[in-house]
Amino acid sequence: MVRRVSTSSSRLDSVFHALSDSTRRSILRDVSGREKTVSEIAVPYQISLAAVSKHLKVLERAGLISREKRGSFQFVRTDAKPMQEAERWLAYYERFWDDRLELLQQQLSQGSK
Amino acid sequence: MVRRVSTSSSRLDSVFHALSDSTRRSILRDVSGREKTVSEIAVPYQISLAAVSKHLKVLERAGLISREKRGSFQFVRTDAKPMQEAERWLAYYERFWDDRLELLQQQLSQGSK
DNA sequence: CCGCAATTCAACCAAATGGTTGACTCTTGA
DNA sequence: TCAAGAGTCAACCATTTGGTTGAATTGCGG
Repeated sequence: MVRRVSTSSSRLDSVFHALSDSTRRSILRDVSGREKTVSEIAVPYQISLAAVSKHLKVLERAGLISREKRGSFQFVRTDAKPMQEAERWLAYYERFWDDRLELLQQQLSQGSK
Repeated sequence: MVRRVSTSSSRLDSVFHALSDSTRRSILRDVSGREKTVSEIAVPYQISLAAVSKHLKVLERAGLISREKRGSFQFVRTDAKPMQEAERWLAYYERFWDDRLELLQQQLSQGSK
């Protein structure tokens, strides 16, 4: 059932899944460079505070944000480390595919095996 | 358009969603550098051919693969362009967060507002 | 201590996901 | 011509997702 492709595959799962929602990417953008409380984060969106809280939980499980409770406020900020992991994954394959793409296209246009 | 990171949010949605499943990432790896037929792709996995077909449809909708029918076979290969878009998104924010992280940590350790 | 403000939790719901099986389409080789 | 092979489609199922509302929790300010 659970097929482990690489050590950190489940981490990548959660990172990419967290990034697959535009509201969550927008939230990441909002807290980039500046800490915000949950209520501040919620302002631009038409969804409930509970929904924002759920989005934050998804981002937190992926390790993309961390929270610090100061007083009755929850300050949220980004954490770049898992991002780096995902970025490396993408950059690696992107480069790889680019290289191979040229080769393949040459092969195809020449009709050679 | 220039330097716009969130050019097509729905495109990024589908790209990141496609990448959020380790079977699909594994499939992308499998067809990197070498075209494969659907049946060839299915070999390493314990799932049905129909399930593989669904995964391929997800990857195709995200623009990460393209298919070419030659004879009765469907040859699948990667397409790096949407990948680049996602990679740019990540790289942009990764760098941004790194910079800001240092600032924030300095601010916090100094107890300044 | 009381109550409000900030946030989370719980229960619920509709839609999407990832899987199955079986029928179907299309192509090819005998 | 027609059967086997390569894939897809359709229907179905369990689980997850993203949202809701309302109750619970926690931390000040008066």
